[in-house]
Amino acid sequence: MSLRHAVLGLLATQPATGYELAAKFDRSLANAWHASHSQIYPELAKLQDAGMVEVVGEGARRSRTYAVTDAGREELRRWLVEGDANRHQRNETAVRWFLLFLLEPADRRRALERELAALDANEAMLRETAERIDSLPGSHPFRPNVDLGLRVGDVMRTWLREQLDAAGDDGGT
Amino acid sequence: MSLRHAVLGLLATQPATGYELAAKFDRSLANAWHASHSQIYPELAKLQDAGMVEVVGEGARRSRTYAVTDAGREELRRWLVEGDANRHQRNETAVRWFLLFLLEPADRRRALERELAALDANEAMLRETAERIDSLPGSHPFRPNVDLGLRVGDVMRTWLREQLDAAGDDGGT
DNA sequence: GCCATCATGTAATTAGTTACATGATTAG
DNA sequence: CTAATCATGTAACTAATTACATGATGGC
Repeated sequence: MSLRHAVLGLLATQPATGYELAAKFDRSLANAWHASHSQIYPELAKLQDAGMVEVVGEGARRSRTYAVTDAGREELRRWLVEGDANRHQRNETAVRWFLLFLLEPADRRRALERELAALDANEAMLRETAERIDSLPGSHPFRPNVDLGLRVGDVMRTWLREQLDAAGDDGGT
Repeated sequence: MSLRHAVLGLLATQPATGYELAAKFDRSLANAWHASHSQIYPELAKLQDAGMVEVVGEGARRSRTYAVTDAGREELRRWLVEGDANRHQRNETAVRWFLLFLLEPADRRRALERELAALDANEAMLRETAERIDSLPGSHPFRPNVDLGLRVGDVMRTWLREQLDAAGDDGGT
């Protein structure tokens, strides 16, 4: 169960409300893990019961800001250094890419264009994050992650374009 | 639910038993989707009920080989071209990479070495697959996927090495 | 005043994991 | 003859999604 550790990790970086965490899952962790608010709120309650997070502030709209406790930080560290890694992945997009060859060239070209557009959207999001980070004083711990995302995105774009060329060859215009 | 379409896709590539499908999920689809036999067998039964796969042969050890039907192929095509993509990912390894900066340099170096070793193992598996494919006559539809995996692996290796260098700087030997 | 967004929760269902269970075949 | 691997299944539990539900605040 990575949800717990993803939440602890995000809170270890910066205290946040459940709502903010949900947004971070869709931005910072978009290429790693997904969780929606209906999972996040119960998990925060469980982590609080376990003494791994605590409420450090209440704001407007009865929002609560959580921060990780020492126990939570220790659990997170333990998981990072000792926890045996689960290398399993679930990525529907990757499944689609894997099966694209099954499509007729015309359909395949359309699908590839759609994937290129999605890559562009992802890159735009990453570049936005990069700019935001770079405009901040000092260095930000997420900066290397953004960089990795951009580099992987480049490799994927190149691959998609190659597949598109190949689909053009045997399918006409 | 991508399980259904991953199974249909694998069977569309080549008829297989449930046992063989489980192996394919861990090899061909290792970087895309995971499913274990306790999910695969019930799903095959459901797909058969729905007329999307059929038994095309029985072998030793009461094994059954399934193949995708026309209805299954149509469902697969529909999903690939029309189905709106779920871009969510679940990748525990990516979560770990994302949070590595939280570790002390010494711990971080150990974690990075471990990840490099895992990348090497993954690369070895991909190279094995590539060799197997290349020794076959004609072209194999999975070949481009293997290539993508190798390229992404290279980018990741470079990134891990950079992080390792950075962790060396601020943490001594 | 009202609409968008912030903010939090729970219930019902579906998906996925882990554990339990059994038997057939083959290689040594 | 026996251990490893092939091969299939189900049951109990946990994780995740989808749908339902409510209310606060700020900007216009």
